[in-house]
Amino acid sequence: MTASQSRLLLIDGHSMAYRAFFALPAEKFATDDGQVTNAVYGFASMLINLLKAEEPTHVAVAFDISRKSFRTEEYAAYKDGRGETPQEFKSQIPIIQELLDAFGIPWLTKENFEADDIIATLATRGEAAGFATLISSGDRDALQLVNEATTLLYPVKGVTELARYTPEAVEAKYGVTPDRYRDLAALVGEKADNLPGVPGVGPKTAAKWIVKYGSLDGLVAKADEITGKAGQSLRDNLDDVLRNHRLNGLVCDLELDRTVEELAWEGWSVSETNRLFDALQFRALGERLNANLAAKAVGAAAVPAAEVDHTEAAALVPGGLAAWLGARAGDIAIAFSGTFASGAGSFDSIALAQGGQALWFEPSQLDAEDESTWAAWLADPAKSKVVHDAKAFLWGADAAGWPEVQGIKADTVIAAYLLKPEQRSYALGDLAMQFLGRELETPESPADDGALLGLDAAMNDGTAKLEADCAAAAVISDLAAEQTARLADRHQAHLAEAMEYPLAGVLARMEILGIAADEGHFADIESGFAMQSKEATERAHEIVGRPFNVGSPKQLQEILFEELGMPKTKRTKTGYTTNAEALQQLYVKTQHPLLEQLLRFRDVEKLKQIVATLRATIQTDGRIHTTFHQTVAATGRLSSADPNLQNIPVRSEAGRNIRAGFVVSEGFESLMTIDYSQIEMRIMASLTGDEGLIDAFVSGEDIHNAVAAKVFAVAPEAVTAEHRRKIKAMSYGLAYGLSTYGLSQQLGVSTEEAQQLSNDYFARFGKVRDFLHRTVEEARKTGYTETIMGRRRYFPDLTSDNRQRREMAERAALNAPIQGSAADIMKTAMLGVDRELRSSGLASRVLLQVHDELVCEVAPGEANALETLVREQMSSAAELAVPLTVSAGFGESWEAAAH
DNA sequence: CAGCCGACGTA
DNA sequence: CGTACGTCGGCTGG
Repeated sequence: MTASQSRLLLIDGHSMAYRAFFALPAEKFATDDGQVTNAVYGFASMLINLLKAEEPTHVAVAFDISRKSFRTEEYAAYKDGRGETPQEFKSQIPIIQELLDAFGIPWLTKENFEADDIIATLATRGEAAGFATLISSGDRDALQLVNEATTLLYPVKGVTELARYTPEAVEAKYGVTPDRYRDLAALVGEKADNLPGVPGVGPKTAAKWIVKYGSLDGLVAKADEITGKAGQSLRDNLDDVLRNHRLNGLVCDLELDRTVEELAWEGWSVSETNRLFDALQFRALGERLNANLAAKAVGAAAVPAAEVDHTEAAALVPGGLAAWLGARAGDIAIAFSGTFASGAGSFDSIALAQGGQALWFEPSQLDAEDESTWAAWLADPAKSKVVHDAKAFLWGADAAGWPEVQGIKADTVIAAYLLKPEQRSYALGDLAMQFLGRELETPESPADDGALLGLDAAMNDGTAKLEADCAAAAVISDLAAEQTARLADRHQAHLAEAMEYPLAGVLARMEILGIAADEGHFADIESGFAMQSKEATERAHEIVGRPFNVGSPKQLQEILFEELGMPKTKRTKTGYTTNAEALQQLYVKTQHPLLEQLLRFRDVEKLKQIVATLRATIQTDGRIHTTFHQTVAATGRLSSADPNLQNIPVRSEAGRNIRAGFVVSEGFESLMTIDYSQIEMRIMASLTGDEGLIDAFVSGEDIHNAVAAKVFAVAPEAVTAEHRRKIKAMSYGLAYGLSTYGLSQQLGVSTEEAQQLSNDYFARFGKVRDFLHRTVEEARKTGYTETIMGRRRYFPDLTSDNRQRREMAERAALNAPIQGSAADIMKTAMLGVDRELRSSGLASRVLLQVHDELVCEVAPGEANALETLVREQMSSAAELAVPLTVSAGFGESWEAAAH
């Protein structure tokens, strides 16, 4: 090859993309909206490598159009036996073609032919025109094209490791020259193409024959002379061999849209690749493209590779904080380390960063001057701060005795949640990779190395910590900028800035406050539950005649279904269910006294556990400090953990007694609970615009009664309790995607009756059904649903081939805007309550949120004012077509405040 | 000791 | 074969 020789690169698009698809994990490569991009990424990665390493002057990529070709016409079973091509792969092909357009690389298809035929044609023409040709394909048929001018790059592992097949390499590997590879393949067969070869003849035998007889023709002519089993097998399968040979020959003279000369590669478009990589959320690739192929950039000047890790990290010189902060306007990113939990925390270190410069310090070491500078800066709302996990920072700030922090302009955890609400973890390193394509180094732990080095190691650790913290702060700064832009693109800036970021401050204060617990009460009821549990256990042991673990579903199954021979219940993964519903049904059937004891045990044991857990979480201040997770529930709801105070029992008498242990604290006169009435149904009425349902709410009567009257066409006062019960179940089930079957199970009626109820319901409230259908259809088209405040949730499974997954996604999709809008409304109300409480100077405070309920602590003499204020904020949190009705109650405990 | 499963509490 | 969560004990496999 001379320097001036033209080099032609030909790629089998399908085959290389398919390799990439299986080489890279699909779950790690998806955009916010659920488009899987692993094949695109792998393909692009391979392409950049090839362009860089081989420096082709001419490039083309060939694609199959479908599985049909002249080969399937001759042999219908050609390529049969391959599994269905996954939808997740198919959807990436058009994107790869867009990518090629952006790269300025022509791609070709040909009706009725395969990509390999296009490649064969171009390779042949290229050779004639004096090109040095490289073929990149994962299809072995391409081996027949190898010659002095044409080399095959065949993937060994993934798509980046390629073996180079020159004529010598082909011969070394297969024992025949490339021009005889077809003959060899015809004898051996090709499983991937469903072309069976000669049984008992492998590549070794086939190669031996071909070498001996010169070619397949030569071999066939002398077929009678071949001795042994293999020879007989060849004669028996000669037709297959000849068919294989016809099919595996590549077509070298197709009519194509382009000549080889027209495949000249001018370079990649900076603007187009930027746009595409942006849409695909590939950050690292753009930089790689810049770094590797800057000379071939077309259009705008290539942006230099992003300056990564060039942050100047410096330790604070005592007294220097004011100067550092004073020299900077605009957002300052804060990274912090320490220990944070349950509304409290302590800082080990803090790093501040802006514009490539970072400052590091240990808060405990600040001198008086810096301490006061720091406090003033934190309290100044005009000083913009950007953090990763604002709540933890606020806990620590409170515990450190710093003034209330103002001016938190962004939280990178919350932003990531709004952009990708399904994601499980929002660790900074992961976000850096996802949003910036950047590695965030973590300091090496002393255990990794240097543990034996003593003082030096300690010093190095100190430096490493400083650098890691500063790097983290720099990442937070860049991350926030990137996320802010993406949120703006989605019109979610308001959702983030006016709702979620400030809500973090409200939640932090609720967590810091906690709720007072009556330890004595908890202790009393726990021992009461423990006694009953013990009793039920003993009775159960007596009945069975031996001790066993009543709490073990596994042992229970053995006793119930094997020893006692009771009828089998619904299957679980590991056997048969012993849940309360099943035990109840078994009791109805068998009247066995054991079942009573089991049910009682379960009931009382659960309550005992709940109380024991609560007791264990009471802090030294006599209060329980839950953590409200703001970035967990995909619908936009909060969740509560450590302990979960959103699932404290309320339905049973004994359960409610637990609520009596959450009490008003000293200096306050009572607790107030205040909740929305049927908020989700009201949202449904409003979103659907169903006049019937809206009327029912506007009338102000009991809603289930009013709906029942319309469905059953009777006067409201003629609605029976049974009518009301059924309607209530149906109304609530609607927002969850309840099926007819599910409704019948729930109500204990036949599916026919459930179907009839459903028909009657929708005959009266037709717009509700229309809305639910429309929501799912819209989500199928756009890929996501939206709440009234613009919160999105993506549903990639809506187009899944798997029915169960698809239907599950459909139910979640119709529920998301309803549950999520309710969450939006409650969050709006909480912000309003917080704002008004401050401005009015009331001392009462919000302690808990339970989705549609707030629990507040009432300062002396503020009951009326507080109720009015909270009612006003809650009922005006959204403008719906129906009133947002709120009801409130007061009492010494959470239980007593019920209403 | 980590992680899964069944069970069950809430809206 | 109804959405969204968190937590427990039992059990399994390392």
